[in-house]
Amino acid sequence: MATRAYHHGNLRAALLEQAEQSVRMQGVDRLSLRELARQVGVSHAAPRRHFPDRQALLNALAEVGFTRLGAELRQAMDQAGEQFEARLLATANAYVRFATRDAALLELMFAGKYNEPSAAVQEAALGALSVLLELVEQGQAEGVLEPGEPGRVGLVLLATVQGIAAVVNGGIVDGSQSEALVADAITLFTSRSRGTRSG
Amino acid sequence: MATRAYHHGNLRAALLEQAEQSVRMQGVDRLSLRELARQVGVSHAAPRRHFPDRQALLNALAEVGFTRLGAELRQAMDQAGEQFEARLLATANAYVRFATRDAALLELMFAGKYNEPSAAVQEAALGALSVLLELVEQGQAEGVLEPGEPGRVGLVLLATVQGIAAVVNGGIVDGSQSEALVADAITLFTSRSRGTRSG
DNA sequence: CCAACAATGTAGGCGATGTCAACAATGATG
DNA sequence: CATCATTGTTGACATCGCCTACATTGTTGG
Repeated sequence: MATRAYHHGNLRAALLEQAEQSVRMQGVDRLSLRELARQVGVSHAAPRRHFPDRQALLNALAEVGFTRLGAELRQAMDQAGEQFEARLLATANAYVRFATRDAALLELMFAGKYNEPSAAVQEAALGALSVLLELVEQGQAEGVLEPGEPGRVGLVLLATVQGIAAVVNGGIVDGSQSEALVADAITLFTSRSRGTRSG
Repeated sequence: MATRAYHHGNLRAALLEQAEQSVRMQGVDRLSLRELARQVGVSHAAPRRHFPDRQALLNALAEVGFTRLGAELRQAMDQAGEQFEARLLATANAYVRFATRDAALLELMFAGKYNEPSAAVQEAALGALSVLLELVEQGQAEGVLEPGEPGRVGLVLLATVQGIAAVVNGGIVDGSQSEALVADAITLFTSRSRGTRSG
């Protein structure tokens, strides 16, 4: 029953899975639709039925990436207990872990600019980043972060972890130092209001 | 004297210049060696004499990018007077300005990971980032930044501005908000020790 | 039950690309 | 001025993304 004569059944999912693996090993630019088709066992034009062009597949890949990133962030946050600092640190580390494990995927997720962002991708991105927002709101409620638009400090937080990922992935610092870097950055975040806090 | 019959004279420089412009307008992946050759007015295989393959050209491009980035950072820092906070803010803004103006070039500079970092590129990167290090050392000397390895807080600084650039370039926030984002982040950096400072 | 139709996969072709090898012209060196 | 390394040129090959025409399958209404 191998190689169902014609219809593959779930070509789209198979392509996405293979594409994700391929991107992880070879980077985005080496991703070839034809090779993907070969690996999955269909003809070279079959992917076209599910992804009108290469960019469409990349967008879909970015979407699943954001979904998974969001899930990992939330899990890390939930598993870290209730104390804000611990949750923040765990979430930030989860972000950097994802970013270094799937560097090419992350690059792809933030690639918008030369390829218009694609509504679906942007929605998935907002979903993933909502975890950071919740975290900021908790921090503000506890007085550990200064009040104000949660979006603004949330963006700084996102930028920080994203930047750490970029620096690590770019080879500027060794990956083994990423946790220390995260710790330094998070310390910067949380130490601000500690002096002015009541308790 | 237009179109010197055979020898172009400085094909390498011409290719790099044209490549930089092309990357700025179309992104890295749309960069074509053949089109580059066409635009410069040489045959399609001529670039091969100066860049053995496409990646070699990209590496050279990343190298000039880091050199220019370093120059812009230093200029911004020097023009901002002597006060630390002002210099830090100006330098951070210069970084983000470069990063948003030449988004594709920056992406290329931090692309190492799937293409081994290339010693020349890494050296150029360290040169550019030395500006940030100097800044951190000044901040520490003035007591505005907490003491410690300048490299560590320098990396956090780099990660922050790099992350802001990524967030802006990724379309997560509008470019018009980048300065506000930088201001927020820098405030976070400098406000820490202000409470414990003597004067 | 089967005819019509949508969905999905195949076969082949087109223009473009990166890379390579063989050749040609130029500049430098003896 | 002969020799030789440097630098461009020409032509080729495999591959790629994308397109069109066609084949097969699954579905659905008469």
